[in-house]
Amino acid sequence: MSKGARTRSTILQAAVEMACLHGLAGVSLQPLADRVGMTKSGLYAHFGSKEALQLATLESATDRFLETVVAPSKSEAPGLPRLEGLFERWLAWPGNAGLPGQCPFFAAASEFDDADGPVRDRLERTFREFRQVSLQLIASAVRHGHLPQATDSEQWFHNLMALRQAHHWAAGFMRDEKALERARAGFDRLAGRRRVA
Amino acid sequence: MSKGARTRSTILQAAVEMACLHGLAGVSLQPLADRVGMTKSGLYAHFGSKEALQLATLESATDRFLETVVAPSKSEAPGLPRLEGLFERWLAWPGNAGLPGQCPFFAAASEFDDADGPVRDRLERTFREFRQVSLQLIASAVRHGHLPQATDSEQWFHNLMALRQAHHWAAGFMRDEKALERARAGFDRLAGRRRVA
DNA sequence: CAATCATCCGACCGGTCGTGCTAAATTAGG
DNA sequence: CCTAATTTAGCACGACCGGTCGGATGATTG
Repeated sequence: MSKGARTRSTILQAAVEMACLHGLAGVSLQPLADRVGMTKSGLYAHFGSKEALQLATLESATDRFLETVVAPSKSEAPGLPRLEGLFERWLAWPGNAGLPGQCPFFAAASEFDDADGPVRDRLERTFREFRQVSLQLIASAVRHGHLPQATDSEQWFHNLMALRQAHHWAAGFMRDEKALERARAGFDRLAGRRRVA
Repeated sequence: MSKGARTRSTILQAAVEMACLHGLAGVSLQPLADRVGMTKSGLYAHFGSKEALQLATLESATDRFLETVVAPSKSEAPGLPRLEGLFERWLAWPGNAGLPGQCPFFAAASEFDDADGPVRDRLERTFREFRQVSLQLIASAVRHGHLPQATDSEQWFHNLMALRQAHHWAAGFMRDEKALERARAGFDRLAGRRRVA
């Protein structure tokens, strides 16, 4: 690994951290440069534009997300347990990946929902790919008899996404200590094992 | 209504529109001034600071929200119908209030989740007050026998909020045409009348 | 009609943003 | 060890940001 590649990954590490704390649009060059002990133009030698840096940051965050949240599924019992494990890791993944703050994808989604362009496209692709993986796990849980045969996978995923986003909001903005508990209760209800009638 | 009060409300009208389109932080002075045919300093005669303008914008948006979403509840059948009506109006309220774009509160929430201060407090208050109203409607639906006696109102509201936020994301960022349909199916499931087992 | 006062404009401030350029320093290869 | 390529610093630019100020304008009121 050459010096340049090492510096580049150091920069991206810091960029992902800043994206978790202040959003993807909040990754501005001066603070990022300060954080890694460089100057703005030093960064430019590696990325060439703000947009390229944002794309690389998204890419890096996606890699971490996949290895932290999705990859461990392979060693879990198929069906509902695998789905629940995915959800649990999804809820807590920034912390589990050694990142501060909240999930950067949700923050980025609200910052780029009106701004078309490569960054938005890349972010949308991350969501869509995760959706595909999730749909397969849901279908698998149906085949294993853990979910009703008539389950609409896409609707089920939508509800799961809803729970994840509500947790993001409850834990992030509302600072609700019960956010995690609420997310789990929501999952239980979705999975058909309601704690509350 | 004096001249000053009229221009002030003209400014706030435009500010709320911009907040729906580009977020509350996206309401910057120059474009807002251009939009209402004034100069930046003209705005300052009315508000004195950016923060005061943001507060007034939130206040104005909250007023519109209450009269568009909450107020019509009074003339609806108590219990679940009233709750469903609230949810339906909540889903579509920016359009129903003549505003472009998406719900400004969700956008603002992700912009101000780390920035403490009066603006964040005001926004949190809006959420909390709406939550209180909703909890009462949920409790009422339980009393009318439309929801199970053992219903946990707070958990139920959390799930409802989850559906609303997922709709915001699905319709806003993902541009999913089925967003509304998904939100309604989620409500049906929450209300115990599942279309899908 | 005249005096007053709310209202608004134009110019300007310091600061930060993303973006370029050039030159120096560091690194790697023969 | 010397050269060539890579990497970084220094500096400046134009644009935009929120914010300030004196003065022109227009309406209101006595």
